Amino acid sequence: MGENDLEIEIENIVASATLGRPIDLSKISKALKSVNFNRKQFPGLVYKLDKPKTAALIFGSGKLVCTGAKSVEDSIKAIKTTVNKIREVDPDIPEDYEIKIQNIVASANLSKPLNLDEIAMTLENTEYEPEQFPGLVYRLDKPKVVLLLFGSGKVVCTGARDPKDAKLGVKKTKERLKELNLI
Amino acid sequence: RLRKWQRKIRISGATERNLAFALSELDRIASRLNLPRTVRETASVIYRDAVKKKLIRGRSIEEVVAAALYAACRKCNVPRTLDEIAEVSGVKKKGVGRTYRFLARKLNIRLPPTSPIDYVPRFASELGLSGKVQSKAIEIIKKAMKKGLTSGRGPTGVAAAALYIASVLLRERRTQREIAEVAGITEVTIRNRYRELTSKLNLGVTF
DNA sequence: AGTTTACTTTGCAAAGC
DNA sequence: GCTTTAAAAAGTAAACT
Repeated sequence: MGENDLEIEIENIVASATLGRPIDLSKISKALKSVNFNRKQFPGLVYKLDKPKTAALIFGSGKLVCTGAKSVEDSIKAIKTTVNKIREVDPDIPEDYEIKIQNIVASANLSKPLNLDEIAMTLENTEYEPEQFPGLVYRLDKPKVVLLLFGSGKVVCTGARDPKDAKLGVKKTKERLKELNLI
Repeated sequence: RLRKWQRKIRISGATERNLAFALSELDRIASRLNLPRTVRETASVIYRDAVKKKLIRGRSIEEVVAAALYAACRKCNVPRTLDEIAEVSGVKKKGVGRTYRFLARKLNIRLPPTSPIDYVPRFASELGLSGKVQSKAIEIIKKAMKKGLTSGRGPTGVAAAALYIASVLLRERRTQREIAEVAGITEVTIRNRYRELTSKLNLGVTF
């Protein structure tokens, strides 16, 4: 029957934005508080915000990366908040700029224990090295995502740029496991 | 052209030098790990295949040699952990693992994960445990596998815990510390594994 | 003995070595 | 390849109580 029980939980979203104008990172690092900036260590300025609990990496080129959001809305909100902070120090930042979701990490539960040894032998495109990591790596082509399958039945899906693909990835994985009687 | 000819000689000379170096490294590491000739031969075949398919680009010879040996050990069921390979090869564990995965993919080497059972004879002999204890440990491991208690767990930890339980059951007890040392894991891991095994399998004993 | 913290794996962007 | 960010899964490790 229509098992719509796949409750996928988004755990992390990576998004990027292009402001189209160079940014003076030194100026920003002096003006903002929760900032870390070591040019020699990493070219980006690390800015952590509390509202949507996220971290942003701001680059001199005018591009930024936002990580840690648990929803697309929060990710966009975090970027806008960050850009507004940059504006307080550096006006002339355009009103319109591109925001792109780059990666979504989601978790799910198949609610059934998994025999990873069997899955590794039967399922295609897998990597399973329990000596190095307890999860089995399964690469899907159709939604181009990567899943980590655990003996507990818990699953992690990463690589999706749209929440729908993360859900589809888990759904197809579940179906494939059923097809192969590996449920 | 003479220049082109000289270039070829130079290149093949370097290639031969690299191969000679790789094979001597392979032998040095294999000796330190007491690996039988079959494993060394398997490893050298894997290494030569890697060279033929030009898989060494961007990787150090040491890394590929270590990964080839690790793969050969698994293929021959004479397992050696990544830690052991890393320790004597001087290559970081992470590098050995990464290169192994790369070689396995490119050379279509598909090896099932090492079974905890494969570690039993080696650990048992280093601990001076009898064949009876080994058989008991293997019996425990098989039960654990059927009940899904080995998925995701490190093979050495499972083997160590099974040997610990078997040694106690057959009155040839070894301490967790002794077993942890030969298995190259911590006492906490042995504790976690044997607690799980004794609680989920009917082994007739409560520790 | 048990606890806490930290690291392993996957995916991704950013600028530069 | 690396550097930095974030977060989940489950196992293992090192350091402490």
